[in-house]
Amino acid sequence: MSTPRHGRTRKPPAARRAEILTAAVRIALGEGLDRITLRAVADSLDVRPGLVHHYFPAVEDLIVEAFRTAAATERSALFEATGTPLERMSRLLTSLTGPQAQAGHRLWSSARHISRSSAAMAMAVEELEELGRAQMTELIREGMGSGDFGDVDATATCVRIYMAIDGFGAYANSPLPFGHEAYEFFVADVAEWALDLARGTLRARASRGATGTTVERS
Amino acid sequence: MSTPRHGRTRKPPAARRAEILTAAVRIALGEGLDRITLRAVADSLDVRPGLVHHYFPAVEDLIVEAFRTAAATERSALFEATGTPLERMSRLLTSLTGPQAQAGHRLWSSARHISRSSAAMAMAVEELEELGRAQMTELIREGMGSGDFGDVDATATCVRIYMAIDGFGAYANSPLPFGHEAYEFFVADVAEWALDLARGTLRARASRGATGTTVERS
DNA sequence: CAACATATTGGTCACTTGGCCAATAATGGT
DNA sequence: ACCATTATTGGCCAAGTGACCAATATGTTG
Repeated sequence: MSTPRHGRTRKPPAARRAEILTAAVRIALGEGLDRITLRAVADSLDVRPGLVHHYFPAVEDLIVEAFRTAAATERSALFEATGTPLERMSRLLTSLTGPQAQAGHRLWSSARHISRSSAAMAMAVEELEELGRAQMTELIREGMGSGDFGDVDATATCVRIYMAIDGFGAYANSPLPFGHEAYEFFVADVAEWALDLARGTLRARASRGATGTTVERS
Repeated sequence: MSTPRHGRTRKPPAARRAEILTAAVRIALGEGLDRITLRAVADSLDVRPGLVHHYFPAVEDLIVEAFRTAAATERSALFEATGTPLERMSRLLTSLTGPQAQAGHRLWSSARHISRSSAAMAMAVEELEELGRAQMTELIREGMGSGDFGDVDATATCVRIYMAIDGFGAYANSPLPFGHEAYEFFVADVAEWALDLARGTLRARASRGATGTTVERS
């Protein structure tokens, strides 16, 4: 994109670095973390590979940092603190199950795959998991306080919901659409069970709020 | 291994092909499907890369076939048809959750990752998933008939249990040990919920049978 | 035992990857 | 307006990949 010709445009280091990172994130979200390559990033910015190496001497660090920012961005959007705990949980699970979340699941799948050969990536995954658990545990505690959720072990419930999400995400690379409603609502169903909610509480919201925005009033 | 020297030993094509496939499976189970490479396989057999190419002109086919056999072997061992449905389900989930199953989870993780860029692998994954679902659905139906399990939707329950297994397997690449019992018993807990069993029915068996062999008598 | 079919070798080729570096040009400070 | 700093380039290298093939040796067959 932009001018395919070569006149060199010099930018302040911080800006250039951010630009490179953004390009890497874009590739990660669109094609997977393992497609982040010196040349792929350079090409997408119409820049020489050596420049990317100048800012990220080790590609692995760029990949890890791209994952961190991509994952953090996604997650921060999920935990918007508006509405009741039940609304927030519902919104969280709905958007995590929706079709636009597939890219996110693929991202995590990529990251876990890379973790096997990259200690840095393994650490990043671990940290972001822990962060997500902390946020969700907090949400669960709020919901218990407000009476939205049952009286459960917040940590255990959080772990269960996340494992359900991961189980759902395992199919993100599958080209076929889901064949059974048990697939589609697995996360909501498990969450109901783990949160000790009445059957259908989250499922109903999930199918209703599929359009994205929550329309209820408090 | 064997003789590192070069005298060429000529074997019947079928045997050689099987030998190559076995070597590929060994690599897949030990280091991951993506480590299956012409040279890696050749080296492990003390043979030239060209020979592997002679039997598998496209490496991708070797990888897919290695996954098929590895996965099929693992799964067939899981569905041994001895004991009551409850015993069989318990044994299944226990061994699927045990430490020796980590290699299997990594295998599937690899396969799903490769599925994104390989239509053949995606098809293999899909087929083996369907096979596993068929076997488990059958087991669930038997258990419903014998009264071991509650009166549930067999297909939905099967889907839920497999998604729980996949959620559990998502952490197979993580170097850290599990920190919470909700992790360890997630599959058993979900299965109890999905099968409408009394709380703890499978969990108790899981923690007891952790040694591997089932010691009960009928 | 000789001849044949072919399993096996050794080598080549094109391609991609990460990494590195001297030379160059753009920018900001003086 | 000059100059020093350094962002940026173009080019190179080594390693690893899949694919391919002519030549060779091996086991079997007639």
